[in-house]
Amino acid sequence: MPAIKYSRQREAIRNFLMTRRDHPTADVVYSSVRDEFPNISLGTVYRNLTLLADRGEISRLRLGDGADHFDADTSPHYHFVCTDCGKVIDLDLDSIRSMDVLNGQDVDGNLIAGNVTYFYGTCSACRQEADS
Amino acid sequence: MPAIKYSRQREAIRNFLMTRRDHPTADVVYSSVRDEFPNISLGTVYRNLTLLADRGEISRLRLGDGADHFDADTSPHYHFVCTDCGKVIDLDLDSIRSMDVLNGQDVDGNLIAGNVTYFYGTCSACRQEADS
DNA sequence: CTTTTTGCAAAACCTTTGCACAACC
DNA sequence: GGTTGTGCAAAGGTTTTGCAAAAAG
Repeated sequence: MPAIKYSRQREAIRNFLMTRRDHPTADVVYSSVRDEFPNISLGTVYRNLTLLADRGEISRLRLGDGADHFDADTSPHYHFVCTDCGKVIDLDLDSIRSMDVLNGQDVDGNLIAGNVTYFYGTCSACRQEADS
Repeated sequence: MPAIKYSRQREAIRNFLMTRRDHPTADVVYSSVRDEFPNISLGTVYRNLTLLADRGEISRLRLGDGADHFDADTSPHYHFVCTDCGKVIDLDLDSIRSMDVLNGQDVDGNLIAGNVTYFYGTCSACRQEADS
């Protein structure tokens, strides 16, 4: 694997992600980092997000809504996706990692390495809006 | 909602899916149904897959690998995705639906309707290949 | 000076859509 | 005959990539 050199753009992307808890898409990262680097290109944003995800510094969330989301919080936690507004919210369900008991197990000859789980439903904001 | 009229193309798509257990993508469905309907268009395949999924006759799997996969087996079961070859395999883990206990619950004001879970790892075929 | 990163633009993918015509009922 | 479905082609949205120039070490 190639060595990694510092880049101001990558640093800005990493820093921006750390300030956010709403799991932005590449496009949102691009728009925001452009305040500091008006000439940054979307390609650079994608390259760096992929690089950071490959190195485990951030995680890439594929929620099946078209665009990937990115999260600087790599600690184990679940995500909740609002089916009304699309918002992605962290869920603190630390006691429930029951799917993980299968990690490392052999099922029908298939070796389970891990799992992906997310929850969906209606977020609190959308529920309040529905009340009115 | 509009009424549904019969179409031979939709029937062929449904029938094809029922013969497969490997969760094909729209493109695979397209290629295969073209044996019977050489002029069928990819747009028609997508329209019908979406229609069938919306009606609950098939399920759409968003595994985050770029293309959606489709499954005529709508009974509750888990999926295993091979990180080597991309194959999608049914997992029979009938006793483990522990995530579902959260369905209907309120977490921080967010109403959980359901969840999506899949497992990943190395499938038996790829493991054997790695042995050689 | 060598290697990595960037910006730009083009391309690659997957999926959706507008429209006129065909099929269905 | 009125409505739904199809084929075609074009467009939409997200992500990747080739290349020459710039930055990093």
